[in-house]
Amino acid sequence: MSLKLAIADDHPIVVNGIRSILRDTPHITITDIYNNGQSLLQGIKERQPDVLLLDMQLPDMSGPELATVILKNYPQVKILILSSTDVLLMVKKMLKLGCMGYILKDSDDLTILKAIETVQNGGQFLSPVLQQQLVEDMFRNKKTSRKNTLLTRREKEILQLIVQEHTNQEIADKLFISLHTVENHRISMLHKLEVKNTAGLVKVALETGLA
Amino acid sequence: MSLKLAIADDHPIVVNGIRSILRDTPHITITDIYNNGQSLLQGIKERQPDVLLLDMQLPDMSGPELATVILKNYPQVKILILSSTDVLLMVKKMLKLGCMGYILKDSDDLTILKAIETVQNGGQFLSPVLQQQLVEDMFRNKKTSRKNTLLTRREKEILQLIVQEHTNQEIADKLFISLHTVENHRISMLHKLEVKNTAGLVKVALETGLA
DNA sequence: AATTAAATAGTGGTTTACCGCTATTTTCTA
DNA sequence: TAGAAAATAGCGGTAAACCACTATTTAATT
Repeated sequence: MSLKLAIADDHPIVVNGIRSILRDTPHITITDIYNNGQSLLQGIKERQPDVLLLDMQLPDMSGPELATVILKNYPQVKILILSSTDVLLMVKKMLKLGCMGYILKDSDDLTILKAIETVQNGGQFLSPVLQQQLVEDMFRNKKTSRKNTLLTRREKEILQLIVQEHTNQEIADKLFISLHTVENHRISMLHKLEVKNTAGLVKVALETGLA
Repeated sequence: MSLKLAIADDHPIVVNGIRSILRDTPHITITDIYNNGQSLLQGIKERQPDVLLLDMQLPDMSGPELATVILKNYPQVKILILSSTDVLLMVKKMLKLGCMGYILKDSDDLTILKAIETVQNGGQFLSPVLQQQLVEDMFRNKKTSRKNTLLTRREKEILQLIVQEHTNQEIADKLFISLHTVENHRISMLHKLEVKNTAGLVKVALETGLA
């Protein structure tokens, strides 16, 4: 049983590259090649591949748009993003949409092959380069410490309860303090963190890991 | 110039393990060994190591507590967490506090050595096992898609503006619709997402990448 | 063409959050 | 041990959010 692979990319050079990579792999067959979003959506109605190699930007539609539609209607199709951009945010978005992998176009042949096979077997694949970036990204967020020391112990405590969707009155009852006190702490945090309302407080709390 | 290494861990077996690993590395000297938080804080006042191997749970104080205090007073000390737990959330927390690395106690000798040296040289180090988990964690968050389709286009639009700390009135003006309409969308989202207030909305938005 | 879902707008009301003050007690720290 | 920072509590008031309805107009889908 051969693996049916479809490619959606408007750069012939990429398509040819993939083709040559797969020259010696008889168990993978390229069944369809699309160079724009419209033809991809049309074609996939009639014939669903096992794995779809999807470019991030086709001339008429974006990767996220296409992935959303395809995964909704044909959830069994495994989408492997083939992109030239390594913006982590975009990577995260596509994976959250349900894509099974994300590789960069400048990956070497073996990596691409490995990715296709991993995804086909129900696995998930992320370019080694991106894995490295993910780790670095984790260290990079060190703005935390500044805001972390900005708030007092009690303020952090109250902030956590705010994130947990409690009202000021509930927080007051829980901590055995007056409603006024909670309000004071809350406003004090609004000033310290330079945000306008609850939304801002929750945002900072989640971003800096205070909650 | 020898690297001064301090170890804070209450398990003699761990300390001995480290000692034996470093037997053949004359450029690393173990200057201090502490088996509880108090003595660590005392000792570090008099003599600061280049790198501190810190256990996550000492008998009297927790890792986060100790790291916070130490990094505040002696920011030049590089803390390398040596933990037996691999809960990603804890890893993230420690790194956000400003620790320079996180390795598991069952790491092999070479990894531990590599970690100490990397950290000393101003680098950051994360156990390979944890790097792998970080990638898996990224894929795991697929709850997104469910909640993603739950909200309508307009609702998502409004949710983003809420996250950006806008009031209902501001949102209404921005979208050229009535204040009532915005309120309706907002309440509709509260029900759909099963949250109680703005805090809940923002939380879901950030968690699922809707904003 | 018919049905559904989404977006729109309203009434009327309650609850909660936000704001600027003052002021006391407690806790930390130099 | 004096001074600072934090936690506590209050007053009076405005703005915003939350809630339960009804109802019309636009898409979208079948």
